[in-house]
Order: sequence, then C-alpha cells, then structure tokens
Amino acid sequence: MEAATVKELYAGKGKYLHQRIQINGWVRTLRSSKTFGFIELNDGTFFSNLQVVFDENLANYKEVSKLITGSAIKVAGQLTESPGAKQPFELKAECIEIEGLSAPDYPLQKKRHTFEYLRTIAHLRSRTNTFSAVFRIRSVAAYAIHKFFQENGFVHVHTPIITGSDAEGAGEMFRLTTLDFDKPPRDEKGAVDFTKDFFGKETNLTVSGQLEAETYCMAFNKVYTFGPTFRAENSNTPRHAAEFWMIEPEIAFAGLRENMNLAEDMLKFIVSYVLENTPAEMQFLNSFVDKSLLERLTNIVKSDFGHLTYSQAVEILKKSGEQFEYPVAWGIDLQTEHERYITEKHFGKPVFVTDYPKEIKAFYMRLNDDGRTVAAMDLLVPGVGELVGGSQREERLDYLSKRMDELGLNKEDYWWYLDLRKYGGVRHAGFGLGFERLIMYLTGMTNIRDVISFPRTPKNAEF
RNA sequence: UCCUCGAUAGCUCAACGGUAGAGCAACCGGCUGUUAACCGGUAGGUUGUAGGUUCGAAUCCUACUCGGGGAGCCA
Repeated sequence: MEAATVKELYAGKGKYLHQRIQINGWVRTLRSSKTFGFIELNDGTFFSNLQVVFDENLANYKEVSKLITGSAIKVAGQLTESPGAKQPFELKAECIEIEGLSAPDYPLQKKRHTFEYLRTIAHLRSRTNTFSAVFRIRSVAAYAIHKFFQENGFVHVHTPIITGSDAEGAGEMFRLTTLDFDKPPRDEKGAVDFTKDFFGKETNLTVSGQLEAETYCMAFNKVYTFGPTFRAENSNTPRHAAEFWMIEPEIAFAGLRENMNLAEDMLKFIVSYVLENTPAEMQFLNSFVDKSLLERLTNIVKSDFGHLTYSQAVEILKKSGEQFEYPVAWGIDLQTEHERYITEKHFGKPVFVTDYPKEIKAFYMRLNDDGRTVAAMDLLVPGVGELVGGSQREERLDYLSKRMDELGLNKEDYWWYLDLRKYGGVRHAGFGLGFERLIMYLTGMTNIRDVISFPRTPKNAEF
C-alpha cells in the first residue's frame, strides 16, 4: 500500500473516508488505557495532526501503548469519521510498524516550552507547533517573493557571497582567509601580506548585494537578489543576526515613487499569498503567539501606505506633545521611539518616510534639488519598525564622485560601480528588505532567533 | 558595546539567612473514546561557575559565563 499524507487527507474532502490507507509519521503525543489508546501523529506534510486509534487487537499493542513521544511509526488502517469534537476524521489502526524508537529523555513535552529553551534544542524545535508554523510560512513567503518578481519581469541575480571590496559601507565584515593565523606571511613593513592569501587580496563575506545588483540592473532593467548576508556587528537585540537573508530589487528608468510603489505591491502580494496558502498556520499563530496578527495583516493588504517626508516627520514629532527620551531635531536620525510613534500612533499603518538629510544616509543615494536631502525612503511598519530601506541611486557621475570625495571614500575601489554612470547610466532605484524581519512581521514572532533555523548571533554558532 | 533583570530536578516554577519542594516529563501500576486525558506509586539536586561574608548561604557581597528586555549599529 502506498503511503498517503495527512495533507492529502485534509485536502481530499472525504475522498479517503472509509478507505484503507497508510500514513508514516512521528508521534506527537500518546494516550493509552488498558485496551485502547490514541496517538497524535504528525507526518510533516501538514500543520494538523492525524488522530490514530489503536486497540489490543494489534499484535504489538503493548509496545505501541508505551511509545515515547518523538517515535517514528508507520500506520495502516481505515480512515473513519471521528466522534471526537477536535478532529473531522481519525485512523483506525490495523497495523502499526515501529520505524524508529525515541528515547525516554526526549526533550520535547506536550506542555508549552519557552522559546529560550527551544533555542538550545534548535535541531528538534521544528517538531513543535509554533516552529512548524513559522518555518512553513518562511518557505511559502520565500516562494511568494520569487513568484512576485518573476511574474513582474524581474531577473533573479545571484550576487557573490565572497566580496573583494572591503568598502560596501554597511557595517563590520567577516574576514575570509586561508592564511595561517599563527604565522601569517608579512610584507617588508611587517603587516600581514594578503597578496599571499587565497584570492591575493583581502576578502570578506558580503554585507549587501546592492552594488553588484545595480550592474545587472543596467543590463536587465529589472532585477532582484535574494540571498544570505553577513554582518559582524556586535548587535545583541531581538532584531539582529550575524547571518540573515535579504531581498534587494533594483529597477532602471525609475525613481523614488516607482520604488515605493514596488515595495508596497510586493509586500501586499507576499502577505496575501501567505494568508491564502497557510491558513492553518496563521490561525494557530493568531491564537497562541499574537492575537492581533490576522487583523494586522488583513489591514496591510487593504490599506494604502502612508507617505511623508523626513522634514514632515520631524514636525509631527515636535508637535506631538509626547515626551521622547531622545530629542527631535532636523538633521538627527529618527530614533526607534520616533519611528514607532509615527507608524503606530500617528498613522496606525505602514508609512514611507522619504527625503532624509544627506548626512545620515549612504553615499550612493541621489541628491535632491534642495542640495541637503537625498531621495531615500524607509518603510516603517507597526510592531517591527524599519522593514524596508531604499533610495533612488545617484546616477550623475559628477555628483557621485563629489559625494565620495566628501566622505573620503577611495574611488579606485569602486571603479566598476562608477563605470555604470559612464556607460549609459540611467535613473534607477532599489531597496533592501530584511527577509527575517518580514517573517517576524508575518508570524508575530518577536525574536529573530526564532525565525531562522539555526541563528548566528554574537557568541552563538551552535549547530 | 551600554543599561537593566534573571540562572534551583529533563521542562515550568516555589522556597527570600536555619533539614531544597510542587506540577509536567520519565519509570511501575490502574482505568472501555481520549485530545495539555485522568487516578495511585517510584526515582530524580555539588541551587550557572569561581571567590567572599556568616556558627550556618539557593537566599547577602564581588567577578565571570550564559540568557531575557531596553538602547546603539542596521535589515
């Protein structure tokens, strides 16, 4: 008999009822009495479990009734309507084959565990309801992202993970080397001689694929990257990880307005797609993790995102009458508390803040006509804060060169980036979306370590 | 990195200067429709680590390690 899946049983709408089937899965919990018992079986294909009923007619009744949580079994029997209220059908076992026993010290109980404890058993936590929901949603969301961009004419670019430029300007980098740490080769000045290293120069793990993506944007018009990113910042917060995934679209012949429209369309598409395709998971998270999750996500799809400039945001904050811990003044970057006020209290929905002072933004952002702000945009969302950061890029070679000089950047390191402005450079724009922050937003999980399978954070690279 | 709170049985917690306990899990037994099943029993501990104060420390003090929350950096 070929094995069916629990997903098929739920999708089959009665097709399997009163049929003999086989299901392979893992015991989530077991309740037994003298002559019969129940097993909650999860086969990994679906969020919900299948209730298996077994009785003393089984040849191995005694062994089955003593199965420890986590054990793997194969069950053959007839699918019937269930008299119990909590499940539409159940499997009357005729034969249960024990495929892999679990040990008595199995660390997962049917009781609720703290997320902190589950992080210490990250190799097993995917067997819990919450992590089963989170990681299926993560998978579906990743698919939705590719679907959105592919269906809108974007080309997916795999930008390098190893980068030779040490000046991408987005934070501390992890150095990559094959040199012997105990006795590295030295040059005549006594410094480490990286010309003897694997690549013949200093190399690091990427902190952003944006600059490389821009080069492909000038060939394909619309491109996106979706890959891992590494930051060696000593950030100890629920929102930062040393290894995370980013989505970075880049569009040609487009400015800030098109950029914001793209971000809004993309976000709405992903949210709708996830809501539509993982209803059981969303319902569970809404009940046990974040009671306002469904309302918030539905609201996202329906509402038009807010728009205001940085200057307007500063005015609103000044007039708000709120007591902020940090002062509000034009020219200073918005603090987390300021961003939260704007998106959560003043607007109550996602908001684009645009046109920041050039001093607090990156060198590649396009200078506005006022000469003191750049065409930048941050998307702030309730609960998570900054979800998207982007800008129109400076396509004018003279402006870009001048700005790099002002900031003391070595233009030789960026020769290929500057070439883009020389050979048919056009208006273009793009943004970066932190994938894990999106997953946090989609699931209601409040710690980034709980939306990454094996999170890497300062002092933690277990597994 | 800074501020702050915490660490006691496998898990979740209690004991707040005077003999370390409970629920769940595990193990043994009972129970004919359970669903965080229920009922009875057994076993389980150098109280995060290292010092100090005290007749006596899980409890008070110091340092360190790890974890939570907040901040910075950012996505």
